[in-house]
Amino acid sequence: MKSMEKRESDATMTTKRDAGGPVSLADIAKAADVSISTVSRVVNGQTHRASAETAERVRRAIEELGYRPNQIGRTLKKGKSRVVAMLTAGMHNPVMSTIASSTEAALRDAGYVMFLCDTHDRAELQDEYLNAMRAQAVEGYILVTNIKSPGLAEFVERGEPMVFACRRNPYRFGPFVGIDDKRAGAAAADRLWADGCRRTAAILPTGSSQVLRERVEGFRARLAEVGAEPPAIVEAGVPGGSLLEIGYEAARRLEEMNIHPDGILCASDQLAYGAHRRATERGLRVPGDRRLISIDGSELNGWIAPWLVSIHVPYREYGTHIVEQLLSLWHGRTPREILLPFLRG
Amino acid sequence: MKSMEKRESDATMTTKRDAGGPVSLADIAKAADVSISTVSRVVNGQTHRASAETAERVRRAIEELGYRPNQIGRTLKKGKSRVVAMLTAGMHNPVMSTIASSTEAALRDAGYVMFLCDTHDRAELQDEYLNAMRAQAVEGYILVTNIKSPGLAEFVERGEPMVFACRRNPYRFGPFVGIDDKRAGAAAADRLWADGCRRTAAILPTGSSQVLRERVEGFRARLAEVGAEPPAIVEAGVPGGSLLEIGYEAARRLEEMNIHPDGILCASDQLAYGAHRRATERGLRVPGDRRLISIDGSELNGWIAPWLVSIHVPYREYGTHIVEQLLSLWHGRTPREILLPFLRG
DNA sequence: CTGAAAGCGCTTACAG
DNA sequence: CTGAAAGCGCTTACAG
Repeated sequence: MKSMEKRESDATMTTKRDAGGPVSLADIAKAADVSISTVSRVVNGQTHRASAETAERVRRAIEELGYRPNQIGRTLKKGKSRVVAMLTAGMHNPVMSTIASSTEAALRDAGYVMFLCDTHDRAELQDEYLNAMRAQAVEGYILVTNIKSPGLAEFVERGEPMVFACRRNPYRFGPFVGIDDKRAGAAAADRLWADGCRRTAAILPTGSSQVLRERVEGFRARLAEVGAEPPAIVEAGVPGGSLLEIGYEAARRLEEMNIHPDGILCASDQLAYGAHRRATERGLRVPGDRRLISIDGSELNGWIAPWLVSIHVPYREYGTHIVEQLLSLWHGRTPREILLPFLRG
Repeated sequence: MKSMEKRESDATMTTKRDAGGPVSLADIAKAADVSISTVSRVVNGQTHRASAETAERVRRAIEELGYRPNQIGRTLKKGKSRVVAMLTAGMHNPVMSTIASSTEAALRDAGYVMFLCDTHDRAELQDEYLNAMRAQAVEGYILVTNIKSPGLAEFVERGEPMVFACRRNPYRFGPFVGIDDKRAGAAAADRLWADGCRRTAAILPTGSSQVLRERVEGFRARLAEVGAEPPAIVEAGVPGGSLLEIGYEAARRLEEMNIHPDGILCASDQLAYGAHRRATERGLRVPGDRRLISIDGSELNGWIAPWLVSIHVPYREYGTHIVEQLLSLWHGRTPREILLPFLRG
């Protein structure tokens, strides 16, 4: 009887406290008249480590006070934060934002939350972020960027759990999610060849990542296999410019070189948009006079770029595989590459 | 002399320890042969609170051991995390990802890192994330979503620092960054009117947010002012469909209603892309037979949608203003709305 | 079944 | 100028 009264008066007290700041384990302990340890056990579902009556009392207090465990305290004690960092080369690129979006969803499903860091493809920013993320005690890193930098080298060296997407770890073999870019390039070659193109070209940005290079390389190699003329390969750069501008510029440069291809591989959709604008400005019909093919396969293409054939890369599915890789890493399994199938455009 | 030797031997020890796990304040203290308090002060730049010699010794140890302060410990102690949460209604939407991107950059400049949470416009997810973010002790919330939910109501009630972007706080007046959507709609009306359109329509998704509604309302109101026929206003929904599909569907529905406008306001660029496809499928020339105008002004338009007039919303600049608002909030200044200028298409 | 105590990494009065 | 100590919120042996 006594304990009963006690509980009631506690409940009254607690309701008053409702207005205050964040509620801690200690507040619940006091309200439920048990030790902090007991509350912690109940909170963590170790319900068999407490009597049914006690557990119930604790749960009621938690409910009434609106207690939510503070992750910071938990992280500090356990050394695990349930937080993952994603570093991306540039969120303005729709490919990157699609990957970020799908990764975020997959992480949430796995019970994690995600820091988003845009490195703008700059080494110092990449390092700054890597260090900042380490300071936040994140449990893993997802990199959609692979600039070489002292910080990245150090992280790789230390064996931090990292999964690379699109671009590979620049220092060593490791977890990776992407497609076989060379085969995608080859598929593009097949398609242009089948469509009757005999004077081809390929465009990509100056100093672009391995990804785009491999697409072009696969394209070139396949054309050689079928005995076609080698494609004109043009790299273009526009200081501070977007892929759109680079695509435009590359098409312009082709003209300058007096090359007039009937089929062009654009290493990404954005490049294709730029190249298309140049073509139409010059009065070329696409695909009548010139076929454009690219690799990415944005949803948008079907809607506003019907003139474009694009090999579809399943970026939307990267997230699931990235998170799977991360879980594998944590479980100590040996890292591997996951090459997803692409869809011929 | 003695202390000199001591330092040297310490340095040797520390180099060995280099291989170990994370380095803590205590490790540095031991290496530099000072107290933890002293190290902490040096780390935090309270350099006048230590002798030049001591400070130097500490700095050397920090350098050699590669010490980085653990934010988790700091956060737990100080109650400030230097972390902000962004909740977005859906990252697949380019508008949202542009805002996320610009916000991330502005936060970094201010010394903060950002959690990214995609609520998929679902109340339960929104609440789940709000609670998860609170548990992470984030210092503020940026919402590009405004679904009503118990959790959001509670956060507003508690006065958590929140800045809304695009969409307003659904419960009360508060910090907001956006444009004057009604005026943007009016500007669209002016433009179509000036271009000679006399049979207009406006399309938007069923159950869409206040943002798009206001654009259409501003459009309607302005047309009334200039004495034009009232526009046909069509709301369309496609279960699980994108804005692209909705735009297409809305255009189709107009035909069904036997309405054939010579000018359509599409409440967002994506809707316009969809509406355009339908128009071209029906053999209409855009803008010859039908003008399309929208509000967003994606960079892409100039490249692959030259047929579209779009009022430009400076999403790229939202980040700076959002972060400014957040800083204001923290400094206790009274919240206000920031309406950025848009550019007539 | 339950609680007291130590400790995760840090900051910050307080004392010397 | 410097250090010992308390404490942020939590978990987890350990003891009873």
